[in-house]
Amino acid sequence: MDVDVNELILIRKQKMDELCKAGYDPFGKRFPRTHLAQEIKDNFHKIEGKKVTIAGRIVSKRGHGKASFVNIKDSTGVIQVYIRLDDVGEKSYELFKKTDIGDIIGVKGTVFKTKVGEITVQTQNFELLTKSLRPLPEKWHGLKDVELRYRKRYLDLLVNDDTRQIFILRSKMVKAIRNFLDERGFLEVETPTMHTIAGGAVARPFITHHNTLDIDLYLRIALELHLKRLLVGGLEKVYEIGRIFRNEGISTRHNPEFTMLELYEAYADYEDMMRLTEEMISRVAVETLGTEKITYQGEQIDLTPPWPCLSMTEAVEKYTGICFESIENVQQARQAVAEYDIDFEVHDTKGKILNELFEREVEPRLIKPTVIRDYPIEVSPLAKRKKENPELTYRFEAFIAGRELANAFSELNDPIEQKERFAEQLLRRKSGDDEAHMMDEDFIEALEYGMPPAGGLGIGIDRLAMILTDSPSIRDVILFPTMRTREK
RNA sequence: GGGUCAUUAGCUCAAUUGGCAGAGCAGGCGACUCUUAAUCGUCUGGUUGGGGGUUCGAUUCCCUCAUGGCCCA
Repeated sequence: MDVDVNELILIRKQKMDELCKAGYDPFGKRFPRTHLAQEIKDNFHKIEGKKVTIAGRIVSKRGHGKASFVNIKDSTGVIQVYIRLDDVGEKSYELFKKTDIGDIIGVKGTVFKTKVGEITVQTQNFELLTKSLRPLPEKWHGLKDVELRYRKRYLDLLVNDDTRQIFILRSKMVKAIRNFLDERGFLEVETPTMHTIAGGAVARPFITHHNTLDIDLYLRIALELHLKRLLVGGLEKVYEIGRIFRNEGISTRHNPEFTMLELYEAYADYEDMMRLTEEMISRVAVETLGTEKITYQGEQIDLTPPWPCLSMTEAVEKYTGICFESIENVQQARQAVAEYDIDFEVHDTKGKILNELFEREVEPRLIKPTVIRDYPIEVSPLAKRKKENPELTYRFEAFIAGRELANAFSELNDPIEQKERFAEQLLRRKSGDDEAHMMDEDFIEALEYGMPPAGGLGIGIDRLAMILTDSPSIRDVILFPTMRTREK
């Protein structure tokens, strides 16, 4: 490893060895604090002249011979520490001079304000709590290299405050969602991440193997089918916020593992889910950002409900002029979309073509929060068929900033029809559509016991985090995004 | 998977037409008891992502591989 011969690391290791020889522990112990950096700043008038105990990482040093200033950083921010030889004695001051930027120290001292007005802790005594053996990224420019920021997120968090803010906000956002659902009587549950059948969505799964059982298992691609089994079991309002795995490409919008919220409410339908979605998103925005009016990548977006709602055919007609309601079969559909460069496959149907055209021509233009309802049945194998039009389902998706954020439907609870739908999907699979749904007999059996009519909703947590933090890439809201391994 | 741009010191970045690889920060040593991107002096730090080619000479031109960003599928 080339880093081991790095001069800067060698010097720090030497310093560590000297500390050990002098009887200090370079990787210290418990250090109870009385204050955090921000508390001292916020309450200065109350604690001026009083003693405090703080700890944090040295982020900058300004030595003046027999006195020094350092800035130390804890979870709340940075505070200045002043240390003088006269105050701490020669031995302690020598130890202090051996500290480096990056070391973690604990300080006991008195709060005061310097001549120029900086709130500062004047040290009575201090302890080295952890020796840092590697140099930190530069204090002024921070860590900019995108690859390093993703691979060594700890450095990114340490040095770039906006990164820290993004993940704090993400955590608040998830908490706000939980509060919102808990208040409404939803029960949070956990279901398996390893499935014997990868269902509930169209996606390629990851496959793994259980040695003792000697069976292949799939990492889940959705939460749906287990949560619906819980509806059968009488848990009438359930949700899960959990990790999903899809064996697909990586892009600014896709990470192989990501987080989904799915919730199910017995005796509700997709229109209830619309209201719930709007309310939840706007409420979460208010709780995390303090406003429903946000900016995403330069676009002003107002999340205040209600959101405009169009059926998919209306939306397609609005943006392309093509009226799918007057189209009767696949041939006509193909003709109608001829001018758009859509790749047809043998198994494509009218509904699939409608959906393709929508995704291509309409979706990117849905910047303001918009609800699109009544999805074709072919692309909605788990949604209830519309009474008024058997080609469509009681399903909607919500779009913000040109991207799908939520997906919901009145759940199909007829076991006989569900089995037929799976069978159709299997046919599609055989004719080459590897995105078609698998047959899940166990799920059908559960439905046969009776699942109450219900509304279900799924929301991509990462996408929501992107929108609320104005992040252009999903990797900006995932602490450790999937990266190729690197030799060296 | 395709296109495209990038990769230079621990970090952030320079380097003319192909002509001795530089700066700031960080670091070492020295000075300095209210500084805050502290200051002053001095010094160190490089397989220019890896490999190959063209050339008297390559950070620079060509090929290839690796990793990453962005766009597309």
